Amino acid sequence: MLDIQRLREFPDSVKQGMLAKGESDPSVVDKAIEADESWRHAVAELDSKRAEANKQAKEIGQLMAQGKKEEAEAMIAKTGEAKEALKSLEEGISSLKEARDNLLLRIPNVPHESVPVGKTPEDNQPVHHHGDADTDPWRKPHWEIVEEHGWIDFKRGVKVTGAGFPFYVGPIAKLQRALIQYFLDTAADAGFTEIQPPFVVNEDSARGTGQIPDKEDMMYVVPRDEFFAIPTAEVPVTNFHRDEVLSTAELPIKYCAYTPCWRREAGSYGKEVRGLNRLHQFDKVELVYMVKPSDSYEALEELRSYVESLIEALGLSYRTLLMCTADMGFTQSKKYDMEVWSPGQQRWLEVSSCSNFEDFQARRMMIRAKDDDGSIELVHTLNGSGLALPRIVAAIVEQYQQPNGDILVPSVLQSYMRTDSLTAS
RNA sequence: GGAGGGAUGGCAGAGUGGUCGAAUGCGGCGGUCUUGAAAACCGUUGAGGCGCAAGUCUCCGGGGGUUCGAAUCCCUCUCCCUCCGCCA
Repeated sequence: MLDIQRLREFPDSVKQGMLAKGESDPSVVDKAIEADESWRHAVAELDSKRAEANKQAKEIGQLMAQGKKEEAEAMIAKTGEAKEALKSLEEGISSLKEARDNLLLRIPNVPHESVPVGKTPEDNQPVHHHGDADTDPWRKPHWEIVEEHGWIDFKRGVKVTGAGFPFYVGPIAKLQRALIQYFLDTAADAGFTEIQPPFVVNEDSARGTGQIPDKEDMMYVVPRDEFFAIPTAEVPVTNFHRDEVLSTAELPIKYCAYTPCWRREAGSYGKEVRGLNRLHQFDKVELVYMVKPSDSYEALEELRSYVESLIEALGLSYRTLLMCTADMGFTQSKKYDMEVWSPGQQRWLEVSSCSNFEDFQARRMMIRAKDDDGSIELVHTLNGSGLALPRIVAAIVEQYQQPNGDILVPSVLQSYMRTDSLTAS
């Protein structure tokens, strides 16, 4: 959610940002400004009416205290119509405010000036490359390898739960556990505080990070208890500080959290969802920052290079893209995607997405920080995956496969795995 | 799951219909004293909305109601505590 003040002062830049993001109708900005205008007028009117009523009530109280009962009764008799007026004003105001906020919620975050303006994924800017995107014809897609070995059981997953809920068996189960531990250990060394959040959240939290009202179809729901299965650790971890005033001195706050993630992914099909490409349940270590507004772009670069170092340590070929305006989400002001190379599929797979939200999330969640001088301002929030497991597993299986069918274990994982290769037994 | 008791400012804790945005203590900040510190003393100290400002409105767990007037009365929800039951 953007600051209404910003809309009032710089409506054109907000509209430009919307157009750049590919929104077709920037008139919502004018509508929001108008709605705000009428809300403020109504509030002013209500406030002065209330001031009057408060004054009368006070006078009545004084008369009663002085024992001037008849005078008080006379005043009370006159309060009737003022009361009616207040009631209708109040009703009007809550619907005006709701209208304003609904409009405001439809306005996306404005892209940062450093974000390339674009219309398609081709306009995303590659900013970093590491390793080869090779084309060796003998390399198989990961799903062939893991099914041959019985390391991932997609069929039984379908039987027990449904498509997109595979079983990981033996070496791959172990590999995933090793990755989680490696990611958490590395994050701890880099100064992140580890958090184990709840895996289901209530409605307020889902609203806080913006999953509802817009994207509720992405989440699995526990109907009886009105919980939502988290689609990412971002939801519980960012909501950790919802409605809080932090101290500026404790910023930056850096959290890492491992959680499973559940996504309904309605409408996905074909090669997009083959193997580990897109699952309904997957594991991820998420990184969340809360920083001073002045530091957020520096923090984004730090987050980006941290995630890059993770992928590099795994010895995987990958690239980093600076996402163009059209390929950014609703809430982001700047975003980098990291994509690993899948030699078996001859395509790039997104494994991390590092974003700065500026104060867009913080405003909706009311996460603020108080400075030594007593001033309070919204924090800036950022997050990034560090990393999402399935596609990393896919890339390891494909990039580390040997002509004889063995999969070598990346050196940083060997101590966790207690082996240097996954072999067909 | 059953019975009872609670929820007030950073914390503790008063307040059962009017002058209460709220006593008091602790903590925080500023000052006096001191070579410095502690102690003592004095002052100050919640958040948010609207407004150029003066000012004004809202907030005592959330929502709704009664009343001219609600922290205070009523309804409801949530959470916490105590006892019983169940339980990895």
